[in-house]
Formats: sequence, structure tokens, C-alpha cells
Amino acid sequence: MDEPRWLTDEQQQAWRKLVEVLVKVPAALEGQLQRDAGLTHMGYLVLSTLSERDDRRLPMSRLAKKASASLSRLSHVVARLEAQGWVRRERDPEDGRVQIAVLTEDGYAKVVEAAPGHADSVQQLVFDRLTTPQVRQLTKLCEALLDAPDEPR
Amino acid sequence: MDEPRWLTDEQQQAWRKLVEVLVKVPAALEGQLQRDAGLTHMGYLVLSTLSERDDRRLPMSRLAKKASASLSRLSHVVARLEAQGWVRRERDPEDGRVQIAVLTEDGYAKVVEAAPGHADSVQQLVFDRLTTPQVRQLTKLCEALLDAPDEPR
DNA sequence: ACCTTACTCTTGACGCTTCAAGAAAGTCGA
DNA sequence: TCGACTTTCTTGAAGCGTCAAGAGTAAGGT
Repeated sequence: MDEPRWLTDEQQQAWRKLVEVLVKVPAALEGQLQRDAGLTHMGYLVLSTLSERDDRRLPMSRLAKKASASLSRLSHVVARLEAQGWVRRERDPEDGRVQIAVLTEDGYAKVVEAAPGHADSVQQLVFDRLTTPQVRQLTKLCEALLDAPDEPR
Repeated sequence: MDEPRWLTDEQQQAWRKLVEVLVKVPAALEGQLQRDAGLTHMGYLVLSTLSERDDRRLPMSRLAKKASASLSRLSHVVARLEAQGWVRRERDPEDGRVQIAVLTEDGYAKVVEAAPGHADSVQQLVFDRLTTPQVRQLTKLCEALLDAPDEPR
């Protein structure tokens, strides 16, 4: 057992603010989407990801990666979206294991309805508070944090 | 109904990465604490917040603010921590409405046990990936995002 | 052909968070 | 002192996410 890698004061300060962001920003987002559209953020992410594809369809596993969700989580989310009639599942004829999530017309309409409110809430939460150079900094910082973010063990 | 405030391409790019951070960093943190200490991040936050007080006690409402939690959420969290024997609740003699959360000896031991692993995981997830100037940028950015983060309506 | 292994996805149980409701104590004015 | 109102906190139900297990399909080796 090695020496613990304690945080310096400067790191402490940064970490505390980051934690606050990590808690509050998702909560605010979730709240807006829930109130105004009856959607989870993950639900919205799935619908909007599908809506960006020309054919409005994606295999579950690819969708999971795009939405940063576990397969299990995605499966539950899509099951709920399917129950609402916003998504339908089809089996891939090429590979009987893969299920393809397909955005329905109602689902597309739902994204179109929810998108302006969501965009506005993102503006309020993030971009109204940052200068353009800060937006670039933010992008760089996030890229750094995501560099190889797995196996935290 | 006004014109929707759509995101520019640069904002889109920043937002997508930020969302990824917002999903993955908490998940990694939660995972490490759950595996290594059997604690929620919020549970750890509550214990460590209490441990920083000289008398190891704080009223629920102040604790909720420090941990960025709703009172309801805190109440559930503290109930679980209390069931584990890590926290105890006392009624404030000055004001019968307020409950004071008190860190027990076992609770203090629990923080001491969990802290090194947590610190290490924060280092891996964040500070190993950033230069010192970037840490300062991160602090500034978070402050901007938290400036008046409420009433997102 | 068969068996093993790997891959994709689903399921159910359990735990945590949210939300709406409400209990209990304090405060203030009439 | 009474009542209305506010503040602080708790509760229970419902929804969402995680985890472990497993079903179904494909691929590779013998």
C-alpha cells in the first residue's frame, strides 16, 4: 500500500467546483426536459441521436456508445421509449443478434417538439455564462478528461 | 413563441463533449466508491463534509447546501448512513425543527478508510489529465457555470 | 457435425433519487 | 392567545440505473 495521492489545495478547490457542476448541471437539464417534455436526458439523447441519422435507425450497441450508456441501461430506456411509441425495434437480417432501434414518426415529432426548449436550457446553463474563448477552453478540457477515461479501477 | 436559440457548430461540439464528461466522470467515481468502499458518492460527500467540521456535526439544511443535495435526498441518504451506524441524528435544542447530523466514530473511521482510494480516483480521472494552467482554467469555468445556476425554468 | 467461446441484447431484482404530500416546530400579527 | 404562515425535515410511492444472470445467435476449432 503506497502513499495516498492527496489533492493539493488548488486541486481541492477545482475538484469541489467540478463536483458541484457535475451534480447541478445534469439536475437542471433533467428537470427542464422532464417538466417540458416528459423525457429523461438519456431518453432525449437516444431520440435525438436517432433523428440525426438519415435513416433514423441504429443498432443498440452503436447507439449505446453514442449516448455513453451501458447496453443494459439503453435496453431499459429504449423499452420505455418503445412503450410510448417513439421507437421501434427490428432484428438485423444480417446478424440475428443485433437489434436495430428505429425512430418512429411520433418519435421524430417528439424530438422536434422538445428540441427548442432543450437548446434554450443548454444556452442558459452553459453558453450564456461563457465567452467564446472559454467555450474553446471547455472543449479542450473535456477532451483531456475523456482521453482514455476508462479502467479507473 | 420566440425563435429557438439553436447551438452553433462550435457550441454543439463543446456541448457533446461536456455531456460525455457529465455522464462518464460521475459514473466512474460512483463505481470506484461503490466497489472499494460500498458508498454512494453522495454518501461519501456527506461523511467527508461532516468530517471536516471540528465538532463533526451540521444541521441537515446546511449539510444539504454543502453537498448540493435536496433536503429530501439528504434525508434518505442520512437515513441509510444512520442505519450503517456512521451518522446519528440529534434534535437542535435551540430550534426544535432542525435536526443535526453527527458523524460517529465508526463514520469517521469509514471516511479515513475510503479517502485514499477516492483521492486516487480523482487524481486518475481529473488531475492526471490536466496541466496546472488547465486546472486553473477548470476552476474558472466551473465558477462561471455555477454563477447563478438556479431557476433554469 | 459438434463443442466451445464470444458477442449482442434482455431481464428482474435491488438501490437510489425525485416528487408530492405532510408532520412538527417556530414566527408573526391581530 | 389564537390563527395563519413559514421553515425544517420526513415519508412513501413511482421511476430510473446498476448489477448479475441468462437467452439467443454467430464464429472458430477439431
